[in-house]
Amino acid sequence: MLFQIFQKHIDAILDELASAGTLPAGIDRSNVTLEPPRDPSHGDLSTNAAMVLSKAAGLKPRDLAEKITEKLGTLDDVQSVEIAGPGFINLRVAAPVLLGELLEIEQLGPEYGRSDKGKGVTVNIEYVSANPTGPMHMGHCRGAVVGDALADLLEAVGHKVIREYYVNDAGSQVATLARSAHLRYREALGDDIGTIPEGLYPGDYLKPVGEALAAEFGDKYKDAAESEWLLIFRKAAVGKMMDMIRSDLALLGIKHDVFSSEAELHEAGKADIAEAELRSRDLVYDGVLEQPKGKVIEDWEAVELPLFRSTQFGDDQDRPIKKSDGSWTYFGGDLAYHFQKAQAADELIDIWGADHSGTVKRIKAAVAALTEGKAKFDVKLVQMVRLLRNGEPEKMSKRSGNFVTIADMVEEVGKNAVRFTMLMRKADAQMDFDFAKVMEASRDNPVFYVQYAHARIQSTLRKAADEGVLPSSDKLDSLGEEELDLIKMAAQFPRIVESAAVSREPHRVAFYLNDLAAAFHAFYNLGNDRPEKRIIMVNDPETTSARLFLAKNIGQTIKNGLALMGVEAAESM
RNA sequence: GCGCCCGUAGCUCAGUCGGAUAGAGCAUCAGAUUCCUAAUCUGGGGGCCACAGGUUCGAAUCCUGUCGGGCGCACCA
Repeated sequence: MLFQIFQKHIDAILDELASAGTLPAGIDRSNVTLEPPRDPSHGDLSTNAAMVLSKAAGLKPRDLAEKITEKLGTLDDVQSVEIAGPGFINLRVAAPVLLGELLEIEQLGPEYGRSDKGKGVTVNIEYVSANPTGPMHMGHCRGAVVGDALADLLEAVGHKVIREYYVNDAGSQVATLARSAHLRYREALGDDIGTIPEGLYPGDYLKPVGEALAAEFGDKYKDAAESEWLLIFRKAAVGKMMDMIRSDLALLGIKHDVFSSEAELHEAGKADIAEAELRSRDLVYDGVLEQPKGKVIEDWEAVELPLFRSTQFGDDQDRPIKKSDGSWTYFGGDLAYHFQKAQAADELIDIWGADHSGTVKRIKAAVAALTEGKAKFDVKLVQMVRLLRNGEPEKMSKRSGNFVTIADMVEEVGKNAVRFTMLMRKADAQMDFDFAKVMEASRDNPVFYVQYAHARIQSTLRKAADEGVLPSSDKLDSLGEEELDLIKMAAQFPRIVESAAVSREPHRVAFYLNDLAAAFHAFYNLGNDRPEKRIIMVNDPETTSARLFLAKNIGQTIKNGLALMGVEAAESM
C-alpha cells in the first residue's frame, strides 16, 4: 500500500543516516509523520522528519532535510521531492506506484483497506445495553449504530472483537416490567384491567407477553401473591423483551456475540468476589455519604453504606456499591461486570448515552482498581439526537404513541440511510436527524450522494459491457493526471480506516467517502466539456478499458467503506 | 455549587496523536445538459477558529481562566 511503501522508504533513509552518524543511534522517531499535505499543490506526501529530528541531530531543520531529500530523490518510486517552509519534505509519487495501488485494490477486492495491525489484541465493545423493558427507540439508535460500526472498524484492522450487550435484568425496572406483564397476563385470562396504573408500563407490546404467559401457566398465578410469580414473570418478560430488542436491532443489521445478564452475574456471586477483592485492598469501606451540595433532597438521611473509594481516582464522591436494603446498586453490579469482561479481553470499550456522563469517572476508577491498571478501558459518550421533520421537532410515533421506535425509523427511511446518517457526525457532538433531509436525493444528502457515485460507476460498467468493452489493466499507461489523482484519493482509504479505528471515530470513514464520491463525480463530469476525458470512448477501447478498470476499483473502495459502516452499496438508482 | 461534552463562514459541520495561505455542503452570485445517470459538475464572494493569557520553531488543536450552550449530579438504571 502506498503509505506503507513510503513509510518504509523514510525508515530506511533514517536508518542509513543513523549508521552514517548523521543521526544519533536509537533516536525517537515516534513523532515523525507521513501524510498527504492539506494543500495538494505541496505534493502527494509530506513528512516532518527533518523538523522533528533536527534538534537531536544537532542540525538546522533545512540542513537535515537536505540530507534526507538527497536520498529520497534517487528512488524510482519518487517522481520529485522538495523542501518547503520550515523544513517540510514534500514529494510526488511516481505514476507506477499509483498504478500498483490500483492493481492492489483490484486484487484485494473487499479486503482492500483491511489490515492486521491490531492482531493479537482482543477488544470487548459493549453497546446498546438498553433496559429490557420495551422496544428500541430513537434514544438507543445512535449508540447502537456507532458501537456496531466501531466494532466493524476494529475487526477491519485485525482486532479480535467481542460485541457485548449487558442486560439490566436485576433492578427495580424489571420488577416493574414483571408487574406490568402480570397485569397483561390477567387481561389475557379475561380480567378487566381497566387503565394501566401509574408506575407500570402501559405499552401494547406487553399484550403478547401476557398472552404467552397465560398460555404457559393458565390461571395458576392469576390471584397468587406477588412473591410467587415475580421472579418467574420477570424472567419470562425479560426474555420476550430481549427477543423484541434483538429483532429491532436486526432491522439495523446489528448483532451481538454475548448477552450478559446482570441477574446471573449476581447469582454467580461475581459482585461479592469483586467487593472482597476491593475490601482487601481498602478500596471499599463502610462509610456515610455527605448530603450533596447545591441540590436539596427532602428525605435525605445519613446511612452507612459500603463505599468504593472512587475519589482516589478523581471522582468527586465515593460511590455506594450496595443500597441500604443490602441489595446491589447498579454500580456494584457494573463494577463486577467490567471485571468479568476484562478477564477475556485486552481492551474494553463502552458506548454510553451522554446522559450517563456523570458515571464515567467511577466506572473507570473501578476498572483501574480491579485490573490494577492493566486493562485499557475507554468510555465513548454518544450525544443526543434530535428528530426533526422539515425542521420541526418530531416526537410522536405511530407504533408506540409516545416515542419514535427504531422500527419506525427503519421502516420510513431504511436501514442504510439511518446508519449512514448516524455516522455522519462525531459521536460526541449533538446531531439532528431530519426525516425529510435523510430521504432527499441531492448533493446536500451524503447518504444519497455517495450511493449515487457507486450506482453511477456500476451503470457505466454495465453500459460499457453492453458495447462490448470490459475493464482491463492492460493499458493503464493511458491513464492521465486526473485519473492518477483519483487513485491518490482511493489510496488514502487504508489510512483512513486505520486512523478511524485507532481514534475510535467511525465518522471519519463517512466523511472520506463523501470526499471520494465528490472526486469521482468531478472526474465523471470532465467528460462533459472534454469528450476525450469520458470514461467510455467508442473509438478507443484500450483507454476505455483502462478507465473502466479505474472506475470499477473506485467503486470497490466506496463499497468497502460503506461496508464498514454497515451500509450496502446501491447498484443503481 | 460541582462534573462531563461542546463553541470553527449566514446555516449544518470537517479539520489526521501541534504543522505550511483554516476546509466542505447548504444558502447566495455567475456558468455547463446535441454528452457514459445534470439526482451531477465548474468558478466567485463569505472567517478575530467564543474571549483573554500561557506552553514552543509553530496552536483551531495542548494548559489555565472567563463567557455562552447541552447533559448529569444522594442507595435511579
